[in-house]
Amino acid sequence: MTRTPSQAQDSDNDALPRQQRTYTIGELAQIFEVTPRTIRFYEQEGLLAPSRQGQKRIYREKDRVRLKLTLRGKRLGFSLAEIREVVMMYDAMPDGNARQLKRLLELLAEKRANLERQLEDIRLMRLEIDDVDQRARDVLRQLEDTP
Amino acid sequence: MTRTPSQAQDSDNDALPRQQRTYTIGELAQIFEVTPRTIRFYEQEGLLAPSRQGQKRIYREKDRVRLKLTLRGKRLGFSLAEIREVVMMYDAMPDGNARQLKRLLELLAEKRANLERQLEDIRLMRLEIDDVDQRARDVLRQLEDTP
DNA sequence: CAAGCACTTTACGTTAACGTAAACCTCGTC
DNA sequence: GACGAGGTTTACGTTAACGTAAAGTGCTTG
Repeated sequence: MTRTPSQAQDSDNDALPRQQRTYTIGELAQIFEVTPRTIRFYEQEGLLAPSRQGQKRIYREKDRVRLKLTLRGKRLGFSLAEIREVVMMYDAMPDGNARQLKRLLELLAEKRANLERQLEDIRLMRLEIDDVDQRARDVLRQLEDTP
Repeated sequence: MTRTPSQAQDSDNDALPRQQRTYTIGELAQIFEVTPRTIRFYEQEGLLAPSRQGQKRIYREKDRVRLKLTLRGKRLGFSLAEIREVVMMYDAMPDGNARQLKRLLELLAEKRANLERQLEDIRLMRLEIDDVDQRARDVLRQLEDTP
């Protein structure tokens, strides 16, 4: 894996500043611990649009960020359709008409409300977990104290 | 819908203290805005175990709480399998052996870690939403200022 | 007693989000 | 020039979480 300076072409990719770096599908997959299949699927669903070099997909910084946001959305239980909706409107923003923009604002408010409810859900679930945890420890101590 | 006192049997259910109240499947479904099918499915998956009266399901306070917790878990993106795992261990707690209890504690720690990551995800997603929101408002103002 | 609810079981259908397998390119390397 | 490591497309398979439809049960109400 040692590198001779004459090897050139377009390697040394990971030494480049982030904005110029590119990734193969396998690299991205490793980084985010998903399979290439997943990444291709997201493209098919309109969440990613990498450029090509021949028939190979080339991912740039923008694509990496998109993937990151997508996976974050997934961890929060959003469907790919929901995620796409926001992402696409975001992209359409610069030249969006007023109606589109207002729709986007509505969408954002929706998502925000959703997140707030999740926060509350997390708060409550934490309390319950702490409670169960405490009771489990009690029982366990009981068991170990009286053999 | 007026009620004669002689109607009796076991009606007036909703006037009872919570701990004694019972629910039909339809009532529970209304309360939580899910379909009866969903509730039956959760039972089939081992998340609920209502008693019967003839062949009709009778839900008690305990079942209602379970359903509530289940739905909360769902909103947070947990699978029914994950939820069941915790719920069943919780039930097995009183007479659980040490190994089981320790396993339960592990499970709880896992869930907690999961929640923490979700909290962070929510925090980040909020920031992004706020950002997009701001930019959308800017563009919109631009549009309305220059007709 | 017929009609209408609300419940029941059984069973097949559906959708989202990938997994898996086959068959094919295209490099750099031995 | 064979080959192995990655990439590609195409297509069928799988799982979770219900939806939907059919056919039957049981009460109470006009």
